[in-house]
Amino acid sequence: MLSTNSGARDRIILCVDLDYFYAQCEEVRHPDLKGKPVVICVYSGRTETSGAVSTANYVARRLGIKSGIPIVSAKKILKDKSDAVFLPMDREYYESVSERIMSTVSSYSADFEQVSIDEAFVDLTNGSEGSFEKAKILGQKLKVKIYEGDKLTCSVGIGPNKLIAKMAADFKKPDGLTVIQPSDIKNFLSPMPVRQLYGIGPKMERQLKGLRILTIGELGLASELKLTETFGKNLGPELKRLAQGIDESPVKEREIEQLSRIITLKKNAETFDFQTEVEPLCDDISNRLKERSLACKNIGIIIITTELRTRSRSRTLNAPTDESKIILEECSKEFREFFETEDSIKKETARRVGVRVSNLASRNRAPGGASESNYTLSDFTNV
DNA sequence: AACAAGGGTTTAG
DNA sequence: TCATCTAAACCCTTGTT
Repeated sequence: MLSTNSGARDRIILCVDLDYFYAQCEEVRHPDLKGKPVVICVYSGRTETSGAVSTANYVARRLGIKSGIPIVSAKKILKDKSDAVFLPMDREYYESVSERIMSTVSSYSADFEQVSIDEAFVDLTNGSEGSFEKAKILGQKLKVKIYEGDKLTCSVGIGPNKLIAKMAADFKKPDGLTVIQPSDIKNFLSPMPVRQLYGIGPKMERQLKGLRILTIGELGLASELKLTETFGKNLGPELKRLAQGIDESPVKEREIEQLSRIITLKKNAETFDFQTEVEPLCDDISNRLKERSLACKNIGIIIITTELRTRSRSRTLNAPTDESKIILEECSKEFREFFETEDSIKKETARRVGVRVSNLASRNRAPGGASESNYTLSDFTNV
């Protein structure tokens, strides 16, 4: 066998990542925001300023505003900046902007995968005739088109797979374009700290530090046995492959697998009014299911406790449903069971409560992943 | 041994 | 009171076939 990559041919993948997306959307519709620190907030409604920062523009980031920090902390950091602007997140608007841009991006290849509201992959293998030079020109054209259409800048990465394309896009931001060819992978990845590898967060970084693995290069050379012991039989070997720049995952639209809504309660509670708190969540989920012609077979609840621990309960139904009333009934039972006092056991108090549905099914498609039976019309009608 | 269901953790944006 | 919201992947345990 002379060929080393029998079957799998070399690919050219492009990743596009819209820069500081929510904040940039606001700059576009309110141009006088440009140059000022702009902070996009998710207000929880507990107090006037309670909540967290969703994202911030680069003016604010340079001053130390990071996503996830409390709004109060951001206000403190920016207290001397009289021009700082705090805006509530307007998801509907950002979604409408995203929709237009994503339709432009998807026109670059039939193989398109949107991974979030502001990020997508396209497979340019055919469109570029296998040439990274041509792929780069396509990337430049895409950036121009997005800017002309919506006045938004983005960062583009091009590489032989999704992992490298994504990390290339992250390499120069904002408004960047980075091309990493197969021969560049080792020099690109090796010196980076492990934390920079997509999929490694603070917890894994800490564990790797314990194994004396600090750089992606070191991770790529690490003992597979050790990695398996530490991270499990799937994740261990996968980490090593990713560190070597190996990623065969295809660019492919994926079916949605779960829907959820969660809210912060005005006050911590051991019990609360389902009608006022949970019904709107169920209605919303029901509407989203109906929009997509989906029904769920599993209904669950999510509780974030006062100590910020996550709890969940879920149950599988006999028949799928998309009805708000049934979702509400089911999760109300689960909430009651969860909060029932069992003498010796300390009751937990909730800070946030939510509803999640999964095991989604449509009349047309088989349920995602599972080799389960397809659902029939009667499953939907006689609920 | 293989698989489903339920619950927890980690990551990303 | 500092601590949002949505979605996916993986891990482990338990129970069934």
